Amino acid sequence: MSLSVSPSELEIMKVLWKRPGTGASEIAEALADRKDWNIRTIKTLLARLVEKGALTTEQDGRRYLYRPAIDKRAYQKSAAGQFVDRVFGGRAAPLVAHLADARGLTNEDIEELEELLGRLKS
Amino acid sequence: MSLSVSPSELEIMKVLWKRPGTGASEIAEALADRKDWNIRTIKTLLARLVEKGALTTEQDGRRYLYRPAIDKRAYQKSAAGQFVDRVFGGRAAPLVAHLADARGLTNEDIEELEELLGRLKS
DNA sequence: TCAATATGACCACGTTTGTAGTCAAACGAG
DNA sequence: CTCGTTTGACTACAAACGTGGTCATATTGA
Repeated sequence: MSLSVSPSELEIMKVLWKRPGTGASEIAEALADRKDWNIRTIKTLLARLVEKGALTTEQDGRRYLYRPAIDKRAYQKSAAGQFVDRVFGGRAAPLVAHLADARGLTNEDIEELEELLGRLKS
Repeated sequence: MSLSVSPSELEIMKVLWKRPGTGASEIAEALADRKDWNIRTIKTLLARLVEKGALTTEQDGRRYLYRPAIDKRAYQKSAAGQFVDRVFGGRAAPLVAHLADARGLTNEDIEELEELLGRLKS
């Protein structure tokens, strides 16, 4: 499984992970600053996501409310695994090294990672 | 820039990063175990990569030898940045946490990461 | 009541991607 | 020399994707 969600579709998913049970026009509002998308475009993406089984719908009067059918963390986990396999041959360390180099990890990131490594070693 | 390379195209790039200056049929051999691709398919991917500027060619008799025009590390860095932005809102630590959870880091990974964090802190 | 509007259903259309087929020229085995 | 093979050039074609239009209906503000 781990149905494939395209980059544009992912933008929709992000809104719905934050506010599950939202209608198309509210989603459009939520995206208005980041994405210059026609409401039609958003509705098409919603329809495709429903068709794929990534969203469920609930009738609310004459419109639908949308809700993610897949968990955000599960999606991220699967996407991360696929990405590391595809681009880094499955090795995580070089990926982190690149991130550190490309954009610099925040202190918060570094602390989190140290904490994480500490747990992994035990 | 950072020309987009599709997953299938990336497989070709990987072979050429390992052995730059290779012809189509050798690439096909190198991929034979992993990918069940017709030689035509490989040639199409090569042509697209050349067209995109991701590969350079050098005539060798009546065939071409292909060579990456983009550096592997640069590609990985850019791809990693884009991925983290797209899926993790730019935060690296959650990504690493997911990887650790999803597939378990090897001891080697953990050591490498500790080493890396050590360097970042100084 | 009536026109502007919002909504879902369905359709459109160019681009990218995956996966090959055709063709003609060149080369190599006999 | 002749035929099968290899190669690049060009073509094909369906699915996925990005982006948005049409249409009929339902709603709502004037």
